[in-house]
Amino acid sequence: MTDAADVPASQDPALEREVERQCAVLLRGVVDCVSADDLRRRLRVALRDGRPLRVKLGFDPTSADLHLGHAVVLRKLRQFQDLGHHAVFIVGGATAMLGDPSGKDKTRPQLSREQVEANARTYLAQATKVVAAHERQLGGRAGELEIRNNADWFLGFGFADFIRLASKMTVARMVERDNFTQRMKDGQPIGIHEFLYPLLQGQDSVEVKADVELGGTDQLFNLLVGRDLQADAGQAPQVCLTTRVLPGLDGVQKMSKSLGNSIGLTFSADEVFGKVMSVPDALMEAYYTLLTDLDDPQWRGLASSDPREAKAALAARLADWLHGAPAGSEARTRFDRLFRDREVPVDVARVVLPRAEVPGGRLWIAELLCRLKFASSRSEARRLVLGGGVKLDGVVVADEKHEVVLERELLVQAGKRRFARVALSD
RNA sequence: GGGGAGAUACCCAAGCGGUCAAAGGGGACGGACUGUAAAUCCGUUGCCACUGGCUUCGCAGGUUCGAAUCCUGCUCUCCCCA
Repeated sequence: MTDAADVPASQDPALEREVERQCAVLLRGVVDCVSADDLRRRLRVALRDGRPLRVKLGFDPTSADLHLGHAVVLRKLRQFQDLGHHAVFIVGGATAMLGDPSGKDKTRPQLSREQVEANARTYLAQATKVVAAHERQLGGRAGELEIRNNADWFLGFGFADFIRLASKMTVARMVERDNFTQRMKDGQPIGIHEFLYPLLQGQDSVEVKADVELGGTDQLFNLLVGRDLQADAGQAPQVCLTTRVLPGLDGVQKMSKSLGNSIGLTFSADEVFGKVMSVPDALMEAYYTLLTDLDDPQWRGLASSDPREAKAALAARLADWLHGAPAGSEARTRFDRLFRDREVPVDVARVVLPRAEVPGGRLWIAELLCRLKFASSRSEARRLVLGGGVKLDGVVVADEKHEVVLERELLVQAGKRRFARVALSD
């Protein structure tokens, strides 16, 4: 390893300009950088010697789905790639089974080997929507993606190795972590295994010889542990960069699938567009800063003069980003028709029910709604009807006992956004 | 190891022998308003073709005409002491 600390500021102005240019890009949306000076030194060496930085980012495959919150830090990794650096993407096959306590007010469930493996697959496919998956020629340098699974080294980790690793951390340091202090105060349980998590993540940095590690702000502690372990192993301690956490649709809590306030990377263009439109206005700054490369004045003016337009532009942009160019504007057209003009969508799904299952062509309305998956139980369907949320051929039907007559095709609407055209088979 | 407290519906949280399918809040859903923003207001929020029935209050038994509420055992958690 090159000892970056020994490299003085270069006398080469072109080199210094490039270092500053890269820093400007890399520090956008960044909260903590430990340390910025160190990052500059490393960039200087990387540029001078043509040795790209090894930039580590790890996710535990605890859920099969990534969302825009993950995309923030994935974009950061992508920015490093675009500047010619080397991305090391860690799939936390081993750590997923342990459960990261970061940013959580309770213990995470531990996953089985099978779950982890299944998640890991869908996972990479999603991550590479954001991160460049292949070698790219940019700035005369290759920004590569290296994928590693930490199960590869932890499965060969012996008992003695494990105890030695555990001895590198003190209880006092673990306990002083914000969320542990909070949990103890709240009388919440903390498993001993949760103390081990940061050590394993830190060990990953040693294994892959990371120059930089990325994470959300709730990851700062874990990232810093990596520095200690690297120093202990005789490596130069990694630079730790934390990105701002993206708030979820509720505008308060961080985006998280389990909180149900997320926009998944696999969501359809219509879903992405719609969800973004429902984000509170106050979040536009965060979303534009963290999810686009646009400069401040480019969207800020629009946001103050026409907030809806600013949001729609962002929504279209994000849909394009995840689904390719025309997807955003197409989604917008459909959205405007449905929500602004209050018209029935053009492409309503057609559902054909077997005539044999509908005696006399008549069907109880609650039963119909269940068949269409517009309600999960008949009781729920009845309530929906009673609440005036159901329209048949555009007319509200509030009678819970209504018998639907299916002579010809019928347009069924539940709430504002669920539509179906129902017909009987011949 | 000793002592104390607790486990209630998606979440938080009341209930402490019948009037409890279980207060209140949050969330979610539906409606009004609207820019699927914010704010506000209203309704719904276990299942079942339902003026009735069935299953829910950590798990398993028991007492009682009757239990979320009382008793016993078990599981899990928190606190204090060692």
